[in-house]
Amino acid sequence: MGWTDWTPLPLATPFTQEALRETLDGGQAFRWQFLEMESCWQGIWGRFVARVVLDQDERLLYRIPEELMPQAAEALKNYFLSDTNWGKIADRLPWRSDRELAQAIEAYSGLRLLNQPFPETLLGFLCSATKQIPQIKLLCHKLADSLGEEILPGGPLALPTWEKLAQTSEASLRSLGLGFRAKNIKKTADAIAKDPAVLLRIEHLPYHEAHAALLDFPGVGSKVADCALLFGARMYEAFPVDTWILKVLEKRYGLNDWKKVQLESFGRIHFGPYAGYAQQYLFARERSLS
DNA sequence: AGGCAGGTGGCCA
DNA sequence: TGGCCACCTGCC
Repeated sequence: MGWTDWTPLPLATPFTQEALRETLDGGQAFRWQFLEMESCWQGIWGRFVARVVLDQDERLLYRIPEELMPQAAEALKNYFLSDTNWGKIADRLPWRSDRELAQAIEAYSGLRLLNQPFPETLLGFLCSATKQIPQIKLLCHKLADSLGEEILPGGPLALPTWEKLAQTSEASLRSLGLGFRAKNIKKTADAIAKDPAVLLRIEHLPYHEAHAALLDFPGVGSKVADCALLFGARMYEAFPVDTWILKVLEKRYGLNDWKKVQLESFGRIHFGPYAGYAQQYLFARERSLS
């Protein structure tokens, strides 16, 4: 597999090493790994694969298998939303009156939200219930390894499509170590198989309707729905409340005894239309402090 | 060895 | 509505 030369990917908002690591490996995507031999990150999304690294001037460089060019380069720019000015968006968050948020933004300046394919984002987060990030990554790897298609001959494997998952037995899924998540994935796959355009439809619904529609899938609750919409459908008002954010809102915002739905509303109201971006900053900081 | 982990859904008052 | 708990599996 021949790779292109390293090529700059101009970004409206530059990365730092910390922000790049947190973006690729902080839990919004599960298919990036740091290759020690190559000293770079390799990621797989959809039917694409790419390697990226920050050079000494903190410019993002990428290389892609020649066979996937030139489409993959365009797909990579879209995946990173290279034209989006995240610095400007961060400036619109209420950091001036919110010390916690200000500190998180300072610590992870340059953090981005990736633009991932919606179907596989949903799959990743269906694997995530009561799992830590390394375990979720492992499950995704096993799914791709045993059920995914080769992106290039002998090369990396894509995550399985929902169609493929619908053709797979729950027992086969369980054998991958998915545990009780296997049943949810299987049933969700069956539902999608009966209505193949459903995910495309949901992806283009207004946030609240999309969220409600996702709850119909077994294993998809409010948190998983918000993650799928935030990381896979560019719905930045989604504010996933997981155990980490729960801790942040309790300990640092004093919101003890609040219900989960109340905290979700608080997030969207307090942080505004980019609440999910604020969430990602707070999530990163809280995890690093623990 | 037992409890816990980027949750969800079912059951019971 | 609100609280409790089972659910797979691996890791500390």
